[in-house]
Amino acid sequence: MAYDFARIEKKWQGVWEKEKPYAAVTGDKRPKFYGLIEFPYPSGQGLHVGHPRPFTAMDIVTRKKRMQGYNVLFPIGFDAFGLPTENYAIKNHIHPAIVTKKNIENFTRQLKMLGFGFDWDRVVDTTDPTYYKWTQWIFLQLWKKGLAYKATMPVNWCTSCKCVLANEEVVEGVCERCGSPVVQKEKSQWMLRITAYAQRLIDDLDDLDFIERVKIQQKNWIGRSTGAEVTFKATTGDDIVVFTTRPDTLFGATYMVLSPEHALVKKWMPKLKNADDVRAYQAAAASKSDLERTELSKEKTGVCLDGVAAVNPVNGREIPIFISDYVLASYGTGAIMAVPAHDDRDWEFAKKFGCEIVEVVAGGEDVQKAAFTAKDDTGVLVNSEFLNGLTVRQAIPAITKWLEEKGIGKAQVNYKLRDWVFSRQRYWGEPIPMVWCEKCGWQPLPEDQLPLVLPDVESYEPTDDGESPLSKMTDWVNTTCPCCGGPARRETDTMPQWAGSSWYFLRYMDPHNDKALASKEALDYWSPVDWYNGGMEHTTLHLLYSRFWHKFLYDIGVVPTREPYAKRTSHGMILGEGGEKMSKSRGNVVNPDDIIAQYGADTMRMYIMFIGDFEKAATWSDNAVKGCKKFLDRVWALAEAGPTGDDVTPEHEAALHRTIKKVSEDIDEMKFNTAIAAMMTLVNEFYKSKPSKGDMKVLLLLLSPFAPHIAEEMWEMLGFEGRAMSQSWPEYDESKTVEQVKELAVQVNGKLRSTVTVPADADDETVIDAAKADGKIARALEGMEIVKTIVVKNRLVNLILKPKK
RNA sequence: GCGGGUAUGGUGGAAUUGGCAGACACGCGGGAUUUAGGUUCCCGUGGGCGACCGUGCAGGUUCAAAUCCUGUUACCCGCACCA
Repeated sequence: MAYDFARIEKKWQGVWEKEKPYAAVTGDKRPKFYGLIEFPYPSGQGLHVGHPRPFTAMDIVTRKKRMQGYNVLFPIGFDAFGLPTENYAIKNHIHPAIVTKKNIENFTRQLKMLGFGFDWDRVVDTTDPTYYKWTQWIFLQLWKKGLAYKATMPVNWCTSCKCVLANEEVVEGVCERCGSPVVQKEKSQWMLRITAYAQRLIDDLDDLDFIERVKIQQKNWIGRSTGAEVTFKATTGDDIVVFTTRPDTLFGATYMVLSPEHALVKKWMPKLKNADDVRAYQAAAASKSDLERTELSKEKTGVCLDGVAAVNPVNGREIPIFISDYVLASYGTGAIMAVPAHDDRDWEFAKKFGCEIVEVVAGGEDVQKAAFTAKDDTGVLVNSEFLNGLTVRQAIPAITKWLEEKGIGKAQVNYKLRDWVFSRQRYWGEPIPMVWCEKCGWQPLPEDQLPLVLPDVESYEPTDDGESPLSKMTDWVNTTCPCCGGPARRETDTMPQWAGSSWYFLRYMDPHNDKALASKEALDYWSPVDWYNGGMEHTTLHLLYSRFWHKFLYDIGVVPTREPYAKRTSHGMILGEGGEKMSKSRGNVVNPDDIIAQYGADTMRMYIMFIGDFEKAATWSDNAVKGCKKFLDRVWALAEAGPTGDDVTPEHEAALHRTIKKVSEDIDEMKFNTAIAAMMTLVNEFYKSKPSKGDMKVLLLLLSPFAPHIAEEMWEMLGFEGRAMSQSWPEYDESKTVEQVKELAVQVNGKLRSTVTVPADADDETVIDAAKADGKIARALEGMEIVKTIVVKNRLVNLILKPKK
């Protein structure tokens, strides 16, 4: 009989609203557990079926922790600043704050319908001035410590809209909205010095319980490389500084390449005989993003600077200088020494432009045919005077020492990580609390003037000069200098969305505090986050940014731990039917509201967990949802049948212990799909042999974190005391989970031939005798002798045979 | 291009981490119940008549490979102003 999920779910959600079973208690004597999910961006489309996957997963984890006696903090909030809301506001002439409020209400309704055990008294909203007051406060601390600074950076500039575009708004080099070409334009921007923390962000990963691919991806993103900085002299007398990881190949440097934006190119322009070509190349490079520049690099492009050359400091040879877009201004010094014999990109470039290829490391193929790039002891230096005969590993320190002695180079560590561009010329973000005074320069807003509230504006459109819409608010912009009291102007750029999400987990600990971002008591009690689950796509930006901010807050004594998150796991995406990404244009988007209306929240929760390996992408299937509904109907029918007997029945005892073990372990390892499969197996057992009330009790406790509404209803229906969710998590007895007899596979020469049943943990001799006694095996043994036997305890026996002579 | 992943029946996925491939579901076939459809309950279900063959593809290591190694193809995530 199908159960009335609509009535049951409404009933229990009402009960939870009143009883507040999910309230976290700061300072409680129970051990604490802080489970965190990435808070959603409240988009106008409402919740996507992708959201409930991580939410349900952590809901299950935290519900189990509560039953195991933990004081659980499982909060929710909204990361509500950002581009889509702003664009919606521009289009519809509605204040983004109103749009945000409406969207948050819709998200809240949907989240409550799914029965998540969030502590609803701790909701945070990044666009609330009482929240972003502290985002601004953290910025001021960064500024005071010299970690926030202004620098000129290239931005995407739409030549028609006359505004700065986000990378996402640039599609194949043109503006997403109007289709006009987009160029790179220099703009003064606020920057955060995350590079100052590069080494610590790598080193401290070692102590964290993050899944390996997250650690690897972060390390590669930070991209530490060791090498040397070498100064080349140009024929003009200028110094050209390069970074290289292969100083040992210095004798093989046959040309140099500067990025098209390199300052020296501008300086040399009047002297260049081919200045027009150079300018044309610079303009072409300006229209490409870094990604396109490196992607298109299959076919290398560049221009040789005619009229200037460089001198290789080790051998005094004059070598040509090129500009090419495969050298990025943002990495290293924006200039390289090119060693075509031992670098693939340089080799390709040299082949195209006819540069000389000089072998300096022997041991590979002919360097005229391919670059030899091994950086270990397989290569030996040649054509390199005092380095000849050394291996690459020996030559690197030798040449580095030589360079240092001559004063033309030094050992250098370089990171791919770049400082964080923190300015946005947009309205819907936190105002940056800085003031520009002609006399005193940039001055921070005094802390007692925070929050610096985002003023209302008439239009949210970016201005023609590329400034934020705030720049038109002259009343707001014109202010007095906090330092000298003279006339001054406010910064009109706002912060990126990453700002609010870099510290939100701290605010959850004490969300209503108006004296500090959170009290010391709350921070000491709840830190660190015990388990943070989120998407892989956030690994290199959000996750790294928030680790950076946290380390900074630790350094200034605000937070008690060096790292924000003790453990990090990651979920896969939910794809639409057919295995494609869900999107409006494909028309394969599944709305959780529809699923809940048709099958109920518990079925939705069960299915999204049963769909497949939590860490991998999974394909939505409407049909498979029904299977989970059927399972809940079957459990319901067992309860409705009115089981009797408070004790566990002997015929189900072993199965119950095994199921408790499997479900307990699987939840800890996020293998929710197999946990549910184990419960299904148990229910199939219950259909073969009727369960007692005591058997059902165990099943309901195991089911409760997954399907809390129906579990609670059946708990009450069977007359158990209190609430299922507040009982102790069931324990299992290991000795009762093991089987008394085992069925072993019998292989002959590695191929399965039969099976035998023997007592558990039987010794080798017993197993081999049993195998030989088996009819099929006995036949296979005729005329053969056993050369070798392999017994794997409780698993299999493998007999290796050969014909008797 | 660079960095990180993934690939198993008709479908979603299991596989104690080198030890009986396909648990649990969906779908499909058969049966029971039902006036009928649906629901529910039972049984069967990788391929091949068979010796056997089967975990993207090609090799290798091993008594034994979905799992380890080498090469290769396809797809997914990220690439710094989307969140």
